[in-house]
Parts: sequence; C-alpha cells; structure tokens
Amino acid sequence: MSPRKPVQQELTQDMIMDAARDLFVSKGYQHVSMRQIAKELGCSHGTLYYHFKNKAELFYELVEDHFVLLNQRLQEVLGKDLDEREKLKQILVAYIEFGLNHQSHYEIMFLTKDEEVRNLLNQGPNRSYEIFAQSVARLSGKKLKVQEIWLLFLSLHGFVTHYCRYVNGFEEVKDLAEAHADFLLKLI
Amino acid sequence: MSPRKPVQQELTQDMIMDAARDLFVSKGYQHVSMRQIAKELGCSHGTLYYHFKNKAELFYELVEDHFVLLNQRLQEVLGKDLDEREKLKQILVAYIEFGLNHQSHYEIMFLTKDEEVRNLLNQGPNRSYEIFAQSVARLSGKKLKVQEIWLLFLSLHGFVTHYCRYVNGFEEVKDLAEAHADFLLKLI
DNA sequence: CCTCCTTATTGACCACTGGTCAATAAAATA
DNA sequence: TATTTTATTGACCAGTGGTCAATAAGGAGG
Repeated sequence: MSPRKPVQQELTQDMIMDAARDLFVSKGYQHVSMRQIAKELGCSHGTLYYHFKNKAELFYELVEDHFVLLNQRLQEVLGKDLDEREKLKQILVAYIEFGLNHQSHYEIMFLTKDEEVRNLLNQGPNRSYEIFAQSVARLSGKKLKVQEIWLLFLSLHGFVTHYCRYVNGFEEVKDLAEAHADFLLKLI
Repeated sequence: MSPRKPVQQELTQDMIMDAARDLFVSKGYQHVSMRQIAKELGCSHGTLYYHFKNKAELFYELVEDHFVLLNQRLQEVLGKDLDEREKLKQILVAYIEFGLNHQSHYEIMFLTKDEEVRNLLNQGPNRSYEIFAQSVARLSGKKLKVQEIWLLFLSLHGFVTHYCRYVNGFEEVKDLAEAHADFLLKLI
C-alpha cells in the first residue's frame, strides 16, 4: 500500500520550516520555542514532534540549506571574470557578508556549543570550508601551507563572530569588512 | 543603625559566587540553573535572588573578576624582560591562552548575545582591550593605524572563538596558537 | 457502503527553567 | 524586652522541550 498522499490543509515539513525560519532568523535559536512555531502555524506543538525529532533537528534542516547557500555564493564569486587577487578579496568579503546577513544560522553553523545541534552538523561546515580553502590556495600566487589557510579562515571568522553581536547586517560594516580582507590579504 | 553583620552560617555573596563559578565553568552558563546552584549550597533558590538580582547579574559578577585576571596576565607579560618582538608575540599568545583556559567566561566576555548579560558588561571589555591595543601599538616597531590593531584583535578572537568549541584548554592547541601569533605578527 | 490500516493531529502531562513574593525566622538595635 | 532590619523559605507563576495515548482523517480492499 502506497503512502497516503498529504492533503492541502495538512502540515508539511516545508510549511513548518518556512515558519520556523522566519522566527529563528528574527529572534535567534534560543529565543524561539516550539510552541511559538506551532502558534504561527495554527497547530499544536505536539504536531511538530511528529515531523521533526526535536527542536535541534528542525533547525538543523534549515542550516543545511544555508550551507548550500554559502557554497553557491562562493561559487558565484569564483565564476566572475576578475583579476585573481581581486577575486580572492571578494571571496573573503563574501564570506563575511554571508555570515553577517545570516547571523542566526552562522551562529549554528560555526558558533554553537549546543551539542545536540552540533552533533548533527557533519558535512556542511567541511564542504563549505573545502571550497573556501581550495579557492584561497588556487587564487593566491604563493604556495601556501594548509595551516596558513586555516589561520586565515579563523581570522575571518573572528570578524564575523564579533560583528554578529553588534550589527544587523553586512551593510552596516561593509567598509571595515573590506579593510579586514585587505589586511588579511597581506598575509598570503 | 548600622547594617546587621552576617553570621558565619549565613550565605554570603562570595559563597554563592564560589559555588556558581564551579558550576558555570564546568557546564557553561546556559546549562546551569539557579536551582542547581542553590542545591550545591544547600539553600532555597529564592535566597539567591535576595543576593543577586538575577542569573545574569550573578554571572556578571564572576565575569568582572575575570577581566581583572586577563588584565593581570597581560601586565605580567609586559613586565617581562624580553625582546619587544617576543613580548608582542607573548601578548598575543597570552590572550589566546586566557580565552581557552576560561572558556565559559570568555563566552560571556566576548561572545554572548544574551542582552541581559551584555547590558551589564561595560568597562570590562573596554579596559582589557585598551591594554591590549596600547601594548601592541607600543611594542610594534611600525606606526600602526588604530584600525589595524582592531582587526588584529578580531583575528585573535577568531582563533579563541573557534577552539572554545573543540578544545578543553590552551595546552591542547598551544603550538597552533603560537603559529597563529607568528602568522598575525607578519601583519604588523 | 463498510471495514481495516496508515497517517496526522491533538492536548494533557512530565520535569524542568527563571523569577516573584508573602510569610517567617533570626539576629541587631533600642 | 520590644522593635526593627535582614535573611530565608517554599508555594506559585508562566514559560520551556519533549512524550504519548487517544483520536480524527483519509486511502485501499472487499
């Protein structure tokens, strides 16, 4: 017997994720409750646990999507017709831009200490970092050590991490972000 | 009428802070409840609210102490009889060391998004950063822009932030920390 | 049409959280 | 001793994440 096809009114994972995304983005993971999400959807909170194992896993599904987004953004820059040095800079800036424009997700992607969430994150961060690292290695003129690229990444990460707390979006700090990119480019 | 002097058995702020410190350090801010602290002290959780306005303020008192500790550590390095370049490096490494050996506190000092806690942090971070910035400016040979020192700091911060999640203490990542310091020193 | 089975949904329930507050015990003062 | 100040308690509140038996709703087979 084939699985019952869901009817229009019924809740889908996508519907839940859409509602959850809005709330998580505007309030942050910690400050959104499953009951709030359910209220937004006009259903009981118990229902959410039928579709997702728990709050962490619901958020994880959202985050997975965002890693794809980050990867796309990096690939987009790589596809541009630009001087290599400039492209390298734009990679760094694009990374910062992504972080500051998706703060709640960046938090989970690279900042959370919450083990429940973190145990779910496996390939996401690695794949994104691989793209980043390979781009830097290729676009930089010099022969870079693996370690140097990693330390460069951590330096970028520090910028994002800090301004995630003080700023609502990339635009507010765009100039400084470019300065940071230029600053770090001296290293490679 | 002078204030009543507390008697031996009565709870003091220090006693609460000692118990709270242990718990916060071992479990992190989010995973310690006021009731757990009260249990540790053998008192009712209501009592804690007599001595501290709320959980955030209790933690804040702890954090204040830790800023003093960080400042002392930096001053200690500055007092050493060393080549200026080496001293500069040690400042950077000492900062990382402090962050990784006081992770729960570093989290609050420089990472928390919790507004309740953050609104309490005023002078602490500024004073510590001032010491850091002035040391770097003085010890570096070059004339550095204020912005460059700030970006250097953010790069250090990124290292600490990241390894706070993956490591239990400075020792586990000492070599890499030194490499990071050397790496960043190329910038100044 | 009527079973039977799968799928979705509900809301009561649990143990927990941070925080408040009237009642009260105990010590210091007058 | 009587009064005032200080410290402590535990019931209480509104909220949390999560579980689960009961139930409704839809499809498949007869």
